[in-house]
Amino acid sequence: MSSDTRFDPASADPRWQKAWEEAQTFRADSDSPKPKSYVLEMFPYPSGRIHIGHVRNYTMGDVLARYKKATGHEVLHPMGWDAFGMPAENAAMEKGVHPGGWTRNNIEHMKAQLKRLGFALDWSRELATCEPDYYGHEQALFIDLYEAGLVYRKESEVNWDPVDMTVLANEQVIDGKGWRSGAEVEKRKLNQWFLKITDFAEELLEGLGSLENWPDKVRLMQENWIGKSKGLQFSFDLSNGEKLPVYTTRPDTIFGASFVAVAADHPVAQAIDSEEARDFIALCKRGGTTAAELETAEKLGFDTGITAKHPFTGADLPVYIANFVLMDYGTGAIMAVPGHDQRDFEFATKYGLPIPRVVAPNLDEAGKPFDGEAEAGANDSGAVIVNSEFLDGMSVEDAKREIIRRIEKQGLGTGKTVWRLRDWGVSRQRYWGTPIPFIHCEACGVVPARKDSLPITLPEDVDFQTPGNPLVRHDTWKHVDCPKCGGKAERETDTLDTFVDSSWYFLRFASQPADKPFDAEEVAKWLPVEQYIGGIEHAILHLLYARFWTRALAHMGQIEVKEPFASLFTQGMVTHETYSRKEGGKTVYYAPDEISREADRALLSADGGEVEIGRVIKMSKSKKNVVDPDTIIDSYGADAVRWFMLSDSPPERDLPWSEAGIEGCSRFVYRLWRLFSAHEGSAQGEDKALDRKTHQTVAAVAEDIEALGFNKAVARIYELTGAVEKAAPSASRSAAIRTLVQLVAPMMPHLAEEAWAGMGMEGLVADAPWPEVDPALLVEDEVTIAVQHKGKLRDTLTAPKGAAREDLEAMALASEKVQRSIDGAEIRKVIVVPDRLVNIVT
RNA sequence: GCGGGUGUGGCGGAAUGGUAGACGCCGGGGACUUAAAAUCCCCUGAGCUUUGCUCGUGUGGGUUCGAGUCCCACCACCCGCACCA
Repeated sequence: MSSDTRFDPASADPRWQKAWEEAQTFRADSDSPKPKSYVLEMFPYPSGRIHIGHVRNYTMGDVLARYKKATGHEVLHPMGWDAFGMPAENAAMEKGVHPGGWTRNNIEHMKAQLKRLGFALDWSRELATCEPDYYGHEQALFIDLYEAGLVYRKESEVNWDPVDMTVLANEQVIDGKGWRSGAEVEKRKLNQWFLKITDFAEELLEGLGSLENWPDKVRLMQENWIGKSKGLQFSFDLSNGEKLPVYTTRPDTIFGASFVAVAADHPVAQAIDSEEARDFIALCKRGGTTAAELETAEKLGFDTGITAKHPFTGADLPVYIANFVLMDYGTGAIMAVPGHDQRDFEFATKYGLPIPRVVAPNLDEAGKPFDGEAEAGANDSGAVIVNSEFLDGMSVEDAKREIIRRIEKQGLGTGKTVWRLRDWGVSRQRYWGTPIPFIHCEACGVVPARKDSLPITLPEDVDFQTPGNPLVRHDTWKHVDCPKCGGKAERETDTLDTFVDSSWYFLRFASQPADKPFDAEEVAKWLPVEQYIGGIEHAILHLLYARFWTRALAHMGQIEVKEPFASLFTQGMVTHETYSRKEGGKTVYYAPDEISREADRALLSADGGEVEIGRVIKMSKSKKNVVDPDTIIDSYGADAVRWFMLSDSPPERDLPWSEAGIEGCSRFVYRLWRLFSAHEGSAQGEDKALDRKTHQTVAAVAEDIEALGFNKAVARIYELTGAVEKAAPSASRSAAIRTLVQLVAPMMPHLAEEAWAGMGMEGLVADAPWPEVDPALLVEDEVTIAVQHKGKLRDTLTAPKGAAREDLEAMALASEKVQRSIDGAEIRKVIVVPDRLVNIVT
């Protein structure tokens, strides 16, 4: 192999990509006898261009997929497109293009970008959720769910833009106004489709326990999201003669209730016949619907004049309408205990309501007043109930049980488990989504489409210049005959939430029959996904919905698997510093390619002016701190880009992009190439130390890849590279070079193939088995022992591995440095950790 | 507001409760070269009275022979919050 030829990614990358494609190297064979490994990364939304975050995500999955293949697995590593969504409709409105054309163009472009990175993907299984051969099956599954009783319709609120006459997503509501029109957004009730995810609340919660290979944080987040709580539901008798059911998780504090509050939507609130009440309810309805907005908003209330009778004290408590009470949780009404709930405390303070203490550190402090907000809602562990008649002196837990017992005995209510999880609203009043396969008939009501009429495809002839959902005004599409009575009927014009599309795509990857959503036998072969990789932003919604959908299918007997993703990994974002300067009072941002970066300053290439280097933050278009994968592949080649994605930062943490970093990676690619080029198959002689290093590295890199610790694997490879470079020619060194090629092959596949071929090795390195490790070479026979005195390192000594405690102690005490430190003091204790350290205590 | 996470040199980070800073980047010095690029070698946490000593893992406490790691309290920043994907 000639050493003066430089590795040229521009020619090598496409050459090897073609070779893999022609050999069908990464095609998954479901009939293979090998153990199966399904490696999946969250599929991208085709926004137009691959984002560097995708590159990081798919590179990680790719390394694992290639490693799994090398270790004897039949690997399924597919790719597809989460292709429905709002941006396509926005593009249609802004640029006058069709959402379908825009989306398909984007897919084509992004697919080409992915191919340039040399990912080991089985493109024969590619799918796009916007195609009828995908969403038609989704419609069938939706009807199955309906027939299984898991789909229903109910009224639900949406953000309504009165100017654009359209429903807005939460992200389209900015400070309570429509993002395009600027009009004050209203809340409006629509009849919408829901999936009964709450039927599975208990299962989804318990299932988390089996997901040992999910990050604890994600499991915890889902647990909190599902939010199982045990409490008490009971009714107050109201002064108007009605009963008001309330739910509380703190029945032990019932004697601390000083008022009652209902949500603005609550029937009690709605029934108040006064101008002021209606105005107040309207006030509550303004602004966004998100939890964050509701809970950070100033606490507001309206005294209804109604009172509620306390079931034990008989006191008349005022009933307020309050903007912080949620209609969706519990009964939409609460007993408010300002002494022991932060929100109630704020409210009571504002409206001058009493704040009684019913929990105290001990009985002696029962009279202690609240000295401020800090105490409200504080941790009550170890505390006792006070000022609460028959509950006085009980622990919080005992008091809960006692109150529930008494309330049940008196027939006022019952202990009840309540979930924070709400049913999944899947209706979207938009064109670019899966049409919900139902028909509204005047005579028969809501009727599912006949399965043989699927797919119900989206009409192509739509325009987006008129506000609102084009499906609603598309007469030929909308008007159909009722599948039941044959009479006049209309199609449902809502489409499905795109989270539905991503709730089963992993099943469709496993098998793609034309006549059904999936083949149960094929699904059984591949599922669950062995390793799923994606962003932490999906920790709750997508991952919970996919788990639910899988369980619902299992519940209906369509599949066996209950949890779709055996292991989950959530990767960090790619970040970049920002460049900006003030121009005419405004902050103007500049893109990295407009900047020349020096050691501690950055200059604008255009005019040489200095710009401010801002914090390292998530790449975003508005801050212009983005880098384009195509550009960097052009400059450095796919392998350097892939190597950068794996280096330095642990994969779950953010990775700061830097020009210097990618250049370092690029240099390493060429450095390896020089080393590989120097490979001499005929070299003789043994180099035991190098053999040991090589085998240790193989074992460590394998371990690191399996744990997705790519940054650590990278560091090991650097170390081995340095060691091989320094070693004199020998058979061991030649073997080490061949091994190194294989170690980097999952990460830098193009370079590895080029080197593999250059060394005259058979076949593709992508098909080669992972190098074997000789366990005998993993053990060192000498170890370095740290000697501490007073907990600080004083000396190190070399000892044979497994040396006796007494020997180590003697060696440590013999050290001159140690003796100087001890300085004649009395030795009280010597701690010896074999093969590790000796600690002398004086 | 609620829930979750993160915090170690100039920077990214490494470290089963056992030698803090592996590995990479930046920077400094040197070799090679007419010169440059590339490459190679050495140095690179801070301070000091420099054979060595002291300090040092966001802050303050604690447990331990020994704490970046475990416990308690706090601070800062980041992410999610149900119609963004």
